[in-house]
Amino acid sequence: MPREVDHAQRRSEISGAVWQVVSESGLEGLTLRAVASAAGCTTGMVTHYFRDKKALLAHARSVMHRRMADRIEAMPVGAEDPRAHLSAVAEQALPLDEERHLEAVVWSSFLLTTRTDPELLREHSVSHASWVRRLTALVRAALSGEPEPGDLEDRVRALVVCLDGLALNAVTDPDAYPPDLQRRVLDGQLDLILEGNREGAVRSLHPQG
Amino acid sequence: MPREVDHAQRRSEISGAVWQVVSESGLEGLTLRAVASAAGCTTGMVTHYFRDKKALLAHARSVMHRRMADRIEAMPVGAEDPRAHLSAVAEQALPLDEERHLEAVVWSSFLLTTRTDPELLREHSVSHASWVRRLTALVRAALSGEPEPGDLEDRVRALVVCLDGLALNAVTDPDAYPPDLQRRVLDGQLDLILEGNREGAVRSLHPQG
DNA sequence: ACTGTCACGTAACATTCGTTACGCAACCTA
DNA sequence: TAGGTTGCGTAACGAATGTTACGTGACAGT
Repeated sequence: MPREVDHAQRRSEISGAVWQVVSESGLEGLTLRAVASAAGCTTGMVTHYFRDKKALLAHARSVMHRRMADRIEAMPVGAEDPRAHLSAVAEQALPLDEERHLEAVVWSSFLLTTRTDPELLREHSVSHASWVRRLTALVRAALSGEPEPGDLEDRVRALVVCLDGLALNAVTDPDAYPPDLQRRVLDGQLDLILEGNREGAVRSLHPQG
Repeated sequence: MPREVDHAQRRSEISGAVWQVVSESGLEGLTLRAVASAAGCTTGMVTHYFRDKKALLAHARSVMHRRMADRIEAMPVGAEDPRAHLSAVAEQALPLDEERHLEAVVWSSFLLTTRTDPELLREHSVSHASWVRRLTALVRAALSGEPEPGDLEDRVRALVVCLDGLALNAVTDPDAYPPDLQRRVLDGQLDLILEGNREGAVRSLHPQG
């Protein structure tokens, strides 16, 4: 076998180029030539590693999901304050730094294409349900010691849509939704959801914690 | 002047076709030929009423914004319960019926294109700020009688992103976010934001109010 | 050195798109 | 009835895109 190359790495590099193009030109500007240009190669190389455009997008999507999942799973679990843990995990879904902002852009771009593709919808559906389940467990843990509210499910949903809404707005208009605003809103939402679990919260005086 | 035709109406009809195409094929499937087909006419007629595709999209967008604004401005104001009024206005941003669902699909589709178009971003930015301001006034009114919390701005933001997140998820996966779930989450979010303003809230027993 | 395989660049291909030009029918005015 | 204007269908055009085919150099096995 002559001239062996690490296929996985090449594919990852090209997927990185996909992200870059989506980030600055949107999904509508995502062409094989643009990807090749961003990757500093030719379209021939792109087609050499991906059968067609659909496969290219699928790989870029899976890389995104893996990255997100890895970051969350890398969180230390258990020992610390349950509320801090919940907050830390939830924060992983927010575009608080450049890396996560890029991910959020890709996420939101792909999310809308999900609507018209039944296969992608199913994939999204189970992933979303899993995310809701994970947050439910964390919220329940953060509530331990208090009687479980009857509308816990709805509270978790409120948290989930809060995160999605924050991410969406931060992606659309980053200047209007800077990281500190995102953090404050999330923190406030957790206060509301946990309803005084953190007694005497003085968020308005120490927004950054 | 021979064969006079109501230009405004024709343009509205064609914009309706744009919505229809976006709804079932997404923005990527929005071609002049698809629009003409959905409108039951030819591409010649479309180009006769719109200089180019950009003008067509701009009109479809403006129709969407006008529809949303009209629905909100048509709300009766004042006499009733401030919280009910806030709830009613906020509900207008949710895809609770077929009409609003269609609007939400178009809204979310156009929203993402905003990111890569500075002109659209400015337009969105002022519109969004206006929306936040309106909700702020309503929340403040619903809070009257209680001391104004120091983090009122953040609470309004939490409401706004909750609405956006609900709409986004309902658009992406309608089955997972049916109207009654949306209503419950919004209602719960209002409870949290107004913090016991509706004393003895028994949402968990009477979710539908 | 010869051969085959892998990596990849080049380029042609058909398709699809937005756009533009052309043509005809309808209808008003004179 | 002749001419001009408007409404709109038809079709051609160039540009861009995804895909495919072909060619070439690099390297391993023999």
